[in-house]
Amino acid sequence: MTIKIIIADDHQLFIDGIKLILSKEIGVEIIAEANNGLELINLIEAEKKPDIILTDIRMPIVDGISVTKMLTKDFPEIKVLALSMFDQTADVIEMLDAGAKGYVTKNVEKKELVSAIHTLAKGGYYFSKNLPEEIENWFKHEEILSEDAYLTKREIEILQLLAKGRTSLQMATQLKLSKYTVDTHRKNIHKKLKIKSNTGLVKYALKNL
Amino acid sequence: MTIKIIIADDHQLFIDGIKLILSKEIGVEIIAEANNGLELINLIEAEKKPDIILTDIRMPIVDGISVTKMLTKDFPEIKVLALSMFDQTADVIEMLDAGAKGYVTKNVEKKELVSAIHTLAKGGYYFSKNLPEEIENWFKHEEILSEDAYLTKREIEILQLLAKGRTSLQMATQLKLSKYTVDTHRKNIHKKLKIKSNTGLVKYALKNL
DNA sequence: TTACATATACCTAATTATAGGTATTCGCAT
DNA sequence: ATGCGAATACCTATAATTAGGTATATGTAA
Repeated sequence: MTIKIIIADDHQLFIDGIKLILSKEIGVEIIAEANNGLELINLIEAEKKPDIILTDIRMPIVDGISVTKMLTKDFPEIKVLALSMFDQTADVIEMLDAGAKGYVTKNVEKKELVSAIHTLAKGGYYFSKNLPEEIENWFKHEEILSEDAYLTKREIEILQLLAKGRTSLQMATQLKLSKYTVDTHRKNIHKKLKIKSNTGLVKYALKNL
Repeated sequence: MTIKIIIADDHQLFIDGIKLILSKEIGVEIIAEANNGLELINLIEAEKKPDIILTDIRMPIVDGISVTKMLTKDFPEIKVLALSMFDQTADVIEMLDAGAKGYVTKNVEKKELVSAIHTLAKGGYYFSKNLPEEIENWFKHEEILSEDAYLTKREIEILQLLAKGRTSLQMATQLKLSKYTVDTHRKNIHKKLKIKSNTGLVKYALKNL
């Protein structure tokens, strides 16, 4: 079956380039295009349901991140493949958090783009080579989280206070708990995240909470 | 003297709004406008030197952050006032790091906008009320740095290892120093940065090294 | 050359974190 | 109702950090 695609980018030139690249490819079909996030939302709501959305991260009116958040909430069956410039690591991570299933840089070659599209269509993730370290870490972290390591409310609370520099005793006082209890939570966090030191926990908290 | 301003935003509607707001204000003059970062750069290089640039953070082609970095390097006398949506804390911090002298949210009222412009023109900083905590921290930190606190090579080395989770003893072994020496360096870092806890040092290191 | 910053090293004491246990209560779901 | 996760609490022991000192050698700038 043909994979239906919608492209969204505020540079028409780029859309045209992608269309040219994919026009000769069998098995994929571009069913619509949008020049900003709002147009993209309108397209989807107008029953133009694609299998995959290829979208720029930074777009006028509504950006790619906001659109992705909305789509993964309302239409989780549609996969989002983010397009990014080189130096937008922070944005890419936001896109991943928003629910994007992969990203490719804008200077992507035909072979890689087609490969990414097919991977996503099959339910997989795809990321451009030469991942910045931060994105690798994001991915590893997601794996850990999805496996077995998610923290309870109390544990998250403790971790947040920890990252603010509170000692066990201070946390205990603030939360009206025994220091022993706080320490138990800390030990459980250590086990779940496989992080042994306070230092590591602070870094984890800053990245993930 | 009249304060010369250039506005940059990819939403013409917003530019028009600001122009309307400032048109009746004496002492300020909008000398040009741009719809993206590239246009803004071209304007400046075409000798259209403003006192203040009012710019959106997210713009097509070249974003506000990149423009600000360039400007603070080549034209440090031009002050950048960033415009942000509500939920772009990360972007705002990037703008501040890039050299912006203040920011206001896009729903700013006339009185506040004019106040911000005058403050920047006089060489000050201006930040919208209801600052997210992170931005307050950024600001406090900049004050500390600009005052007196800079670290020696050895101290930076120690701080970096600390942020990697090394204990004093491990650092001592690695650097072929006595644990006592490492602890002395740590104490000096504490004093210089006015940070007492390991937790705080890790956060400092992640932000600044 | 005198003064100052840097880097080094040592001592002691108090506080905090790490790590190994065990155990009880509560609420929710099978 | 039984079992299980979550939250609570306690005990012990070791490791690490924090904080207060003092002190020496070295190179550099006033």
